Amino acid sequence: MQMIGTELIIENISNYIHLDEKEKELFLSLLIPATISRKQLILQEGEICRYSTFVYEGCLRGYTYDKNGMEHVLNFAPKNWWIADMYSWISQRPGILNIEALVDSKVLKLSKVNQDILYKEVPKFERFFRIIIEKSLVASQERVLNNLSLTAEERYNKFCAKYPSLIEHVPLKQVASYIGVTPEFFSKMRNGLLKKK
Amino acid sequence: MQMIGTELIIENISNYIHLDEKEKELFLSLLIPATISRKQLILQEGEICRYSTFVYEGCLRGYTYDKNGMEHVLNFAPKNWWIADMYSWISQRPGILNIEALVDSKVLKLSKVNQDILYKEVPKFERFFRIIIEKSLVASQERVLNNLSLTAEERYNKFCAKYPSLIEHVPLKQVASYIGVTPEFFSKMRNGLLKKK
DNA sequence: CGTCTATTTGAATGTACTCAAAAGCGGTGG
DNA sequence: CCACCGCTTTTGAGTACATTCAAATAGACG
Repeated sequence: MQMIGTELIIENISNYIHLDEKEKELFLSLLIPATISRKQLILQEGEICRYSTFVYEGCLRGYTYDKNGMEHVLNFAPKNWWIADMYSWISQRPGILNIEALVDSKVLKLSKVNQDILYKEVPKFERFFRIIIEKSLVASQERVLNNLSLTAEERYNKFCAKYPSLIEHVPLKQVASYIGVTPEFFSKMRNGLLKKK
Repeated sequence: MQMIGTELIIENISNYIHLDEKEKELFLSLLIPATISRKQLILQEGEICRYSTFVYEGCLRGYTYDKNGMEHVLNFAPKNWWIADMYSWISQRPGILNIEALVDSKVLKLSKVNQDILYKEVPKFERFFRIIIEKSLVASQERVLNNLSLTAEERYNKFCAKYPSLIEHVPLKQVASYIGVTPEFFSKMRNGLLKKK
Protein backbone atom coordinates (compact mmCIF):
# COMPACT_ATOMS: atom_id res chain seq x y z
CA MET A 1 0.00 0.00 0.00
CA GLN A 2 2.87 2.35 0.66
CA MET A 3 3.74 2.22 -3.01
CA ILE A 4 0.47 3.96 -3.77
CA GLY A 5 1.46 6.95 -1.67
CA THR A 6 4.73 7.53 -3.42
CA GLU A 7 3.15 7.07 -6.83
CA LEU A 8 0.43 9.55 -5.99
CA ILE A 9 2.80 12.24 -4.76
CA ILE A 10 5.06 11.89 -7.81
CA GLU A 11 2.06 12.08 -10.09
CA ASN A 12 0.89 15.15 -8.20
CA ILE A 13 4.23 16.90 -8.58
CA SER A 14 4.51 15.94 -12.24
CA ASN A 15 1.55 18.21 -12.94
CA TYR A 16 3.80 21.17 -12.21
CA ILE A 17 7.46 20.28 -12.78
CA HIS A 18 9.30 17.53 -14.62
CA LEU A 19 11.54 15.26 -12.53
CA ASP A 20 14.03 12.70 -13.78
CA GLU A 21 14.42 9.34 -12.01
CA LYS A 22 17.30 10.52 -9.88
CA GLU A 23 15.39 13.54 -8.64
CA LYS A 24 12.33 11.43 -7.88
CA GLU A 25 14.46 9.05 -5.85
CA LEU A 26 16.06 11.86 -3.90
CA PHE A 27 12.69 13.41 -3.20
CA LEU A 28 11.12 10.16 -2.02
CA SER A 29 14.15 9.45 0.17
CA LEU A 30 13.46 12.70 2.02
CA LEU A 31 9.89 11.73 2.93
CA ILE A 32 8.83 9.94 6.08
CA PRO A 33 5.74 7.73 5.74
CA ALA A 34 3.31 7.66 8.63
CA THR A 35 -0.06 6.25 9.58
CA ILE A 36 -2.42 8.42 11.60
CA SER A 37 -5.44 7.02 13.33
CA ARG A 38 -8.77 8.78 13.56
CA LYS A 39 -8.77 11.72 16.01
CA GLN A 40 -5.01 11.53 16.43
CA LEU A 41 -3.32 14.93 16.54
CA ILE A 42 -0.14 15.41 14.52
CA LEU A 43 0.28 19.03 15.60
CA GLN A 44 -1.00 21.03 18.55
CA GLU A 45 -1.36 24.73 19.29
CA GLY A 46 1.86 26.04 20.78
CA GLU A 47 4.08 23.53 19.04
CA ILE A 48 6.45 24.26 16.19
CA CYS A 49 5.29 22.78 12.89
CA ARG A 50 8.25 20.66 11.84
CA TYR A 51 6.65 18.81 8.93
CA SER A 52 4.66 19.60 5.86
CA THR A 53 2.31 16.65 5.41
CA PHE A 54 1.06 15.12 2.18
CA VAL A 55 -2.11 13.04 2.57
CA TYR A 56 -2.37 10.06 0.26
CA GLU A 57 -5.17 8.26 2.04
CA GLY A 58 -7.88 9.55 4.41
CA CYS A 59 -8.41 13.14 5.46
CA LEU A 60 -6.94 15.59 7.98
CA ARG A 61 -8.14 18.95 9.21
CA GLY A 62 -6.52 22.05 10.67
CA TYR A 63 -8.39 24.05 13.32
CA THR A 64 -7.98 26.52 16.19
CA TYR A 65 -9.78 27.32 19.41
CA ASP A 66 -11.01 30.85 20.03
CA LYS A 67 -11.02 32.56 23.44
CA ASN A 68 -14.39 30.95 24.27
CA GLY A 69 -13.05 27.50 23.52
CA MET A 70 -14.97 27.15 20.26
CA GLU A 71 -13.32 25.28 17.42
CA HIS A 72 -12.88 26.88 14.00
CA VAL A 73 -11.83 24.81 11.00
CA LEU A 74 -9.24 26.52 8.83
CA ASN A 75 -8.85 23.73 6.29
CA PHE A 76 -9.41 20.16 5.30
CA ALA A 77 -6.73 18.05 3.64
CA PRO A 78 -8.21 15.12 1.75
CA LYS A 79 -6.24 12.71 -0.41
CA ASN A 80 -3.67 14.45 -2.59
CA TRP A 81 -3.38 17.60 -0.47
CA TRP A 82 -0.65 19.10 1.66
CA ILE A 83 -1.28 20.45 5.15
CA ALA A 84 0.82 22.40 7.67
CA ASP A 85 0.51 25.30 10.07
CA MET A 86 1.81 27.73 7.46
CA TYR A 87 2.70 30.43 9.94
CA SER A 88 4.65 28.08 12.17
CA TRP A 89 6.14 26.21 9.21
CA ILE A 90 7.74 29.25 7.61
CA SER A 91 8.76 30.98 10.83
CA GLN A 92 9.58 27.83 12.87
CA ARG A 93 7.91 29.48 15.82
CA PRO A 94 5.03 28.12 17.94
CA GLY A 95 1.81 28.08 15.95
CA ILE A 96 -1.90 28.22 16.67
CA LEU A 97 -3.18 25.31 14.61
CA ASN A 98 -4.18 21.84 15.69
CA ILE A 99 -4.01 19.22 12.96
CA GLU A 100 -5.81 15.91 13.36
CA ALA A 101 -6.99 12.99 11.28
CA LEU A 102 -10.75 12.84 10.63
CA VAL A 103 -10.44 9.18 9.64
CA ASP A 104 -7.56 6.69 9.70
CA SER A 105 -5.10 8.21 7.26
CA LYS A 106 -1.76 7.68 5.58
CA VAL A 107 0.67 10.48 4.93
CA LEU A 108 4.17 11.36 3.78
CA LYS A 109 5.98 13.90 5.93
CA LEU A 110 8.61 16.33 4.68
CA SER A 111 10.67 17.98 7.39
CA LYS A 112 11.86 21.57 7.17
CA VAL A 113 15.46 20.39 7.02
CA ASN A 114 14.70 18.00 4.19
CA GLN A 115 12.79 20.67 2.33
CA ASP A 116 15.86 22.89 2.50
CA ILE A 117 17.98 20.03 1.16
CA LEU A 118 15.45 19.58 -1.61
CA TYR A 119 15.51 23.27 -2.53
CA LYS A 120 19.28 23.16 -2.66
CA GLU A 121 19.64 19.91 -4.60
CA VAL A 122 16.67 20.34 -6.92
CA PRO A 123 15.80 24.04 -7.22
CA LYS A 124 12.80 23.16 -9.38
CA PHE A 125 11.03 22.37 -6.12
CA GLU A 126 11.01 26.08 -5.34
CA ARG A 127 8.74 26.34 -8.35
CA PHE A 128 6.58 23.41 -7.30
CA PHE A 129 5.92 24.76 -3.83
CA ARG A 130 5.48 28.28 -5.13
CA ILE A 131 2.74 27.05 -7.44
CA ILE A 132 0.82 25.06 -4.85
CA ILE A 133 1.05 27.94 -2.39
CA GLU A 134 -0.26 30.30 -5.07
CA LYS A 135 -3.24 28.01 -5.46
CA SER A 136 -3.79 27.92 -1.71
CA LEU A 137 -3.67 31.69 -1.63
CA VAL A 138 -6.28 31.98 -4.37
CA ALA A 139 -8.53 29.57 -2.47
CA SER A 140 -8.02 31.44 0.80
CA GLN A 141 -8.76 34.81 -0.80
CA GLU A 142 -11.89 33.41 -2.40
CA ARG A 143 -12.98 32.22 1.02
CA VAL A 144 -12.38 35.66 2.53
CA LEU A 145 -14.57 37.23 -0.16
CA ASN A 146 -17.22 34.55 0.30
CA ASN A 147 -17.31 35.24 4.03
CA LEU A 148 -17.70 38.95 3.34
CA SER A 149 -20.34 38.78 0.63
CA LEU A 150 -22.38 35.58 0.88
CA THR A 151 -25.00 34.30 3.31
CA ALA A 152 -24.33 31.09 5.21
CA GLU A 153 -26.56 29.18 2.80
CA GLU A 154 -24.70 30.46 -0.23
CA ARG A 155 -21.37 29.60 1.36
CA TYR A 156 -22.63 26.10 2.04
CA ASN A 157 -23.76 25.64 -1.55
CA LYS A 158 -20.37 26.78 -2.81
CA PHE A 159 -18.65 24.45 -0.41
CA CYS A 160 -20.67 21.49 -1.67
CA ALA A 161 -19.94 22.41 -5.27
CA LYS A 162 -16.24 22.89 -4.67
CA TYR A 163 -15.47 19.97 -2.37
CA PRO A 164 -18.06 17.29 -3.14
CA SER A 165 -15.73 14.53 -1.94
CA LEU A 166 -15.49 16.07 1.53
CA ILE A 167 -19.21 15.93 2.19
CA GLU A 168 -18.96 12.16 2.50
CA HIS A 169 -16.15 12.03 5.06
CA VAL A 170 -16.57 15.15 7.14
CA PRO A 171 -19.07 15.42 10.03
CA LEU A 172 -21.65 18.15 9.48
CA LYS A 173 -20.57 20.05 12.55
CA GLN A 174 -17.15 20.57 11.01
CA VAL A 175 -18.57 21.74 7.72
CA ALA A 176 -20.62 24.19 9.80
CA SER A 177 -17.44 25.37 11.47
CA TYR A 178 -15.68 25.75 8.13
CA ILE A 179 -18.40 27.89 6.61
CA GLY A 180 -18.70 29.85 9.85
CA VAL A 181 -21.99 28.98 11.53
CA THR A 182 -23.07 27.04 14.62
CA PRO A 183 -24.11 23.39 14.23
CA GLU A 184 -27.64 24.33 15.31
CA PHE A 185 -28.06 26.99 12.66
CA PHE A 186 -26.44 24.72 10.10
CA SER A 187 -28.93 21.97 10.83
CA LYS A 188 -31.91 24.30 10.51
CA MET A 189 -30.53 25.72 7.30
CA ARG A 190 -30.09 22.31 5.72
CA ASN A 191 -33.53 21.16 6.77
CA GLY A 192 -35.29 24.28 5.62
CA LEU A 193 -36.61 25.14 9.06
CA LEU A 194 -35.72 28.78 8.55
CA LYS A 195 -38.26 29.62 5.87
CA LYS A 196 -41.23 27.98 7.62
CA LYS A 197 -41.34 30.92 10.06
CA MET B 1 11.78 60.44 -7.65
CA GLN B 2 11.79 57.33 -9.77
CA MET B 3 15.13 56.38 -8.31
CA ILE B 4 13.45 55.94 -4.95
CA GLY B 5 11.15 53.28 -6.37
CA THR B 6 13.92 51.13 -7.74
CA GLU B 7 15.95 51.48 -4.58
CA LEU B 8 12.97 50.48 -2.47
CA ILE B 9 12.15 47.40 -4.50
CA ILE B 10 15.76 46.21 -4.50
CA GLU B 11 15.97 46.74 -0.75
CA ASN B 12 12.71 44.83 -0.37
CA ILE B 13 13.97 41.86 -2.38
CA SER B 14 17.32 41.87 -0.60
CA ASN B 15 15.51 40.85 2.57
CA TYR B 16 14.90 37.45 1.01
CA ILE B 17 17.50 36.70 -1.67
CA HIS B 18 20.94 38.08 -2.56
CA LEU B 19 21.34 39.66 -6.00
CA ASP B 20 24.54 40.75 -7.71
CA GLU B 21 24.68 43.96 -9.74
CA LYS B 22 23.99 42.22 -13.02
CA GLU B 23 20.89 40.50 -11.65
CA LYS B 24 19.61 43.76 -10.17
CA GLU B 25 20.03 45.45 -13.52
CA LEU B 26 18.22 42.71 -15.36
CA PHE B 27 15.38 42.79 -12.87
CA LEU B 28 14.99 46.56 -13.02
CA SER B 29 15.06 46.46 -16.81
CA LEU B 30 12.01 44.20 -16.74
CA LEU B 31 9.92 46.65 -14.71
CA ILE B 32 7.66 49.32 -16.14
CA PRO B 33 7.25 52.44 -13.99
CA ALA B 34 3.84 54.05 -13.87
CA THR B 35 1.97 56.82 -12.11
CA ILE B 36 -1.62 56.21 -11.06
CA SER B 37 -3.93 59.01 -10.05
CA ARG B 38 -6.46 58.78 -7.25
CA LYS B 39 -9.50 56.63 -8.14
CA GLN B 40 -7.87 55.40 -11.34
CA LEU B 41 -8.44 51.70 -12.03
CA ILE B 42 -5.48 49.63 -13.17
CA LEU B 43 -7.53 46.44 -13.41
CA GLN B 44 -11.23 45.72 -13.79
CA GLU B 45 -13.42 42.70 -13.22
CA GLY B 46 -13.49 40.56 -16.34
CA GLU B 47 -10.04 41.58 -17.53
CA ILE B 48 -6.96 39.42 -17.47
CA CYS B 49 -4.41 40.54 -14.90
CA ARG B 50 -1.28 41.07 -16.99
CA TYR B 51 0.87 42.77 -14.37
CA SER B 52 1.95 42.23 -10.84
CA THR B 53 2.30 45.69 -9.34
CA PHE B 54 4.78 46.90 -6.75
CA VAL B 55 3.72 50.09 -4.95
CA TYR B 56 6.54 52.41 -3.97
CA GLU B 57 4.46 55.48 -3.21
CA GLY B 58 0.79 55.86 -2.29
CA CYS B 59 -1.70 53.04 -1.79
CA LEU B 60 -3.87 50.79 -3.95
CA ARG B 61 -6.75 48.49 -3.07
CA GLY B 62 -8.29 45.36 -4.57
CA TYR B 63 -12.04 44.83 -4.33
CA THR B 64 -15.02 43.05 -5.88
CA TYR B 65 -18.73 43.67 -6.27
CA ASP B 66 -21.21 41.11 -4.97
CA LYS B 67 -24.52 40.27 -6.66
CA ASN B 68 -26.21 43.19 -4.87
CA GLY B 69 -23.61 45.62 -6.16
CA MET B 70 -21.92 46.01 -2.78
CA GLU B 71 -18.16 46.47 -2.73
CA HIS B 72 -15.92 44.18 -0.69
CA VAL B 73 -12.27 45.02 -0.11
CA LEU B 74 -9.96 42.05 -0.48
CA ASN B 75 -6.72 43.87 0.19
CA PHE B 76 -4.83 47.11 0.49
CA ALA B 77 -1.39 47.62 -1.01
CA PRO B 78 0.49 50.45 0.68
CA LYS B 79 4.08 51.40 -0.04
CA ASN B 80 6.37 48.38 -0.35
CA TRP B 81 3.63 45.86 -1.21
CA TRP B 82 2.75 43.91 -4.31
CA ILE B 83 -0.77 43.63 -5.64
CA ALA B 84 -2.45 41.59 -8.39
CA ASP B 85 -5.60 39.56 -8.99
CA MET B 86 -3.90 36.37 -7.93
CA TYR B 87 -6.43 34.09 -9.57
CA SER B 88 -6.24 35.89 -12.89
CA TRP B 89 -2.48 36.39 -12.64
CA ILE B 90 -1.64 32.72 -12.31
CA SER B 91 -4.31 31.41 -14.69
CA GLN B 92 -4.23 34.32 -17.18
CA ARG B 93 -7.99 34.09 -17.32
CA PRO B 94 -10.54 36.88 -16.66
CA GLY B 95 -10.58 37.76 -12.98
CA ILE B 96 -13.05 39.24 -10.53
CA LEU B 97 -10.94 41.91 -8.90
CA ASN B 98 -10.91 45.65 -9.44
CA ILE B 99 -7.69 47.39 -8.47
CA GLU B 100 -7.59 51.15 -8.01
CA ALA B 101 -5.45 53.82 -6.42
CA LEU B 102 -6.75 55.30 -3.17
CA VAL B 103 -4.39 58.27 -3.55
CA ASP B 104 -2.03 59.37 -6.32
CA SER B 105 0.49 56.55 -6.42
CA LYS B 106 3.66 55.40 -8.10
CA VAL B 107 4.28 51.79 -9.02
CA LEU B 108 6.55 49.38 -10.86
CA LYS B 109 4.80 46.82 -13.04
CA LEU B 110 6.11 43.37 -13.83
CA SER B 111 4.40 41.63 -16.75
CA LYS B 112 3.77 37.90 -16.79
CA VAL B 113 6.13 37.51 -19.72
CA ASN B 114 8.87 39.37 -17.92
CA GLN B 115 8.32 37.37 -14.79
CA ASP B 116 8.84 34.21 -16.81
CA ILE B 117 12.05 35.67 -18.24
CA LEU B 118 13.10 36.50 -14.71
CA TYR B 119 12.41 32.97 -13.46
CA LYS B 120 14.43 31.58 -16.33
CA GLU B 121 17.39 33.95 -16.09
CA VAL B 122 17.54 34.25 -12.32
CA PRO B 123 15.88 31.21 -10.72
CA LYS B 124 16.41 32.74 -7.29
CA PHE B 125 13.31 34.81 -8.01
CA GLU B 126 11.24 31.65 -7.73
CA ARG B 127 12.32 31.69 -4.11
CA PHE B 128 11.58 35.37 -3.64
CA PHE B 129 8.05 35.13 -4.95
CA ARG B 130 7.48 31.88 -3.11
CA ILE B 131 8.37 33.58 0.14
CA ILE B 132 6.19 36.64 -0.32
CA ILE B 133 3.28 34.46 -1.39
CA GLU B 134 3.78 32.32 1.70
CA LYS B 135 3.48 35.45 3.79
CA SER B 136 0.36 36.51 1.94
CA LEU B 137 -1.14 33.09 2.56
CA VAL B 138 -0.43 33.31 6.28
CA ALA B 139 -2.08 36.73 6.38
CA SER B 140 -5.08 35.52 4.41
CA GLN B 141 -5.54 32.47 6.63
CA GLU B 142 -5.31 34.63 9.72
CA ARG B 143 -8.03 36.81 8.26
CA VAL B 144 -10.25 33.78 7.58
CA LEU B 145 -9.87 32.70 11.20
CA ASN B 146 -10.51 36.24 12.45
CA ASN B 147 -13.70 36.40 10.41
CA LEU B 148 -14.82 33.09 11.88
CA SER B 149 -13.97 33.73 15.50
CA LEU B 150 -13.94 37.44 16.29
CA THR B 151 -16.62 40.10 16.58
CA ALA B 152 -16.50 43.09 14.25
CA GLU B 153 -15.02 45.22 17.03
CA GLU B 154 -12.24 42.72 17.70
CA ARG B 155 -11.46 42.52 14.00
CA TYR B 156 -11.26 46.29 13.86
CA ASN B 157 -8.87 46.42 16.80
CA LYS B 158 -6.65 43.81 15.19
CA PHE B 159 -6.71 45.72 11.94
CA CYS B 160 -5.60 48.91 13.66
CA ALA B 161 -2.83 47.07 15.46
CA LYS B 162 -1.62 45.31 12.35
CA TYR B 163 -1.87 48.10 9.77
CA PRO B 164 -1.51 51.38 11.71
CA SER B 165 -0.19 53.18 8.63
CA LEU B 166 -3.35 52.40 6.67
CA ILE B 167 -5.67 54.10 9.11
CA GLU B 168 -4.30 57.46 7.97
CA HIS B 169 -4.81 56.99 4.24
CA VAL B 170 -7.85 54.78 3.93
CA PRO B 171 -11.45 56.08 4.18
CA LEU B 172 -13.39 54.53 7.04
CA LYS B 173 -15.96 53.00 4.73
CA GLN B 174 -13.25 50.91 3.15
CA VAL B 175 -11.88 49.76 6.45
CA ALA B 176 -15.47 48.77 7.25
CA SER B 177 -15.65 46.80 4.03
CA TYR B 178 -12.32 45.11 4.77
CA ILE B 179 -13.34 43.96 8.23
CA GLY B 180 -16.74 42.94 6.88
CA VAL B 181 -19.38 45.34 8.22
CA THR B 182 -21.53 48.12 6.78
CA PRO B 183 -20.33 51.74 7.07
CA GLU B 184 -23.32 52.47 9.33
CA PHE B 185 -22.52 49.72 11.76
CA PHE B 186 -18.85 50.60 11.65
CA SER B 187 -19.58 54.18 12.60
CA LYS B 188 -21.76 53.18 15.54
CA MET B 189 -19.17 50.72 16.70
CA ARG B 190 -16.37 53.29 16.65
CA ASN B 191 -18.48 55.89 18.43
CA GLY B 192 -19.71 53.56 21.12
CA LEU B 193 -23.37 53.98 20.22
CA LEU B 194 -23.91 50.25 20.56
CA LYS B 195 -23.46 49.95 24.29
CA LYS B 196 -25.71 52.86 25.23
CA LYS B 197 -28.73 50.71 24.45
C1' DC C 1 -26.00 -2.92 24.30
C1' DG C 2 -24.51 1.18 26.45
C1' DT C 3 -22.07 5.38 26.12
C1' DC C 4 -20.54 9.24 23.85
C1' DT C 5 -20.92 12.41 20.31
C1' DA C 6 -23.43 14.37 16.44
C1' DT C 7 -27.65 16.15 14.87
C1' DT C 8 -32.16 18.09 15.33
C1' DT C 9 -35.69 21.14 17.17
C1' DG C 10 -37.63 25.14 19.74
C1' DA C 11 -37.67 29.62 22.15
C1' DA C 12 -35.49 33.72 23.43
C1' DT C 13 -31.77 36.85 22.39
C1' DG C 14 -28.17 39.52 20.11
C1' DT C 15 -25.34 41.18 16.53
C1' DA C 16 -25.24 43.34 12.47
C1' DC C 17 -28.14 44.97 8.42
C1' DT C 18 -31.50 47.96 5.79
C1' DC C 19 -33.58 52.08 4.91
C1' DA C 20 -34.00 56.90 5.63
C1' DA C 21 -32.15 61.17 6.54
C1' DA C 22 -29.08 64.62 8.48
C1' DA C 23 -24.50 66.40 9.12
C1' DG C 24 -19.64 66.87 7.85
C1' DC C 25 -15.91 67.39 4.63
C1' DG C 26 -13.15 68.25 0.52
C1' DG C 27 -12.60 69.79 -3.87
C1' DT C 28 -13.98 72.84 -7.69
C1' DG C 29 -15.63 76.59 -10.17
C1' DG C 30 -17.70 81.07 -10.28
C1' DC D 1 -12.82 83.24 -1.19
C1' DC D 2 -17.09 81.47 -0.77
C1' DA D 3 -20.87 78.45 -2.36
C1' DC D 4 -22.11 74.43 -4.05
C1' DC D 5 -21.77 69.61 -5.17
C1' DG D 6 -20.75 64.94 -4.33
C1' DC D 7 -19.23 61.67 -1.28
C1' DT D 8 -18.31 60.08 3.47
C1' DT D 9 -19.76 59.68 8.04
C1' DT D 10 -23.19 59.80 11.56
C1' DT D 11 -27.59 58.79 13.78
C1' DG D 12 -32.10 56.51 14.51
C1' DA D 13 -35.76 53.04 13.98
C1' DG D 14 -37.17 48.74 12.48
C1' DT D 15 -35.71 44.13 10.77
C1' DA D 16 -33.22 39.86 9.62
C1' DC D 17 -29.81 36.55 10.08
C1' DA D 18 -27.49 33.87 13.16
C1' DT D 19 -26.50 32.74 18.14
C1' DT D 20 -27.27 30.84 22.79
C1' DC D 21 -29.27 27.80 25.80
C1' DA D 22 -31.94 23.81 26.67
C1' DA D 23 -33.45 19.42 25.57
C1' DA D 24 -34.79 15.54 22.69
C1' DT D 25 -33.34 12.23 19.14
C1' DA D 26 -30.31 9.71 16.32
C1' DG D 27 -25.92 7.46 15.13
C1' DA D 28 -21.42 5.50 15.68
C1' DC D 29 -18.01 2.99 18.12
C1' DG D 30 -16.18 0.00 21.40
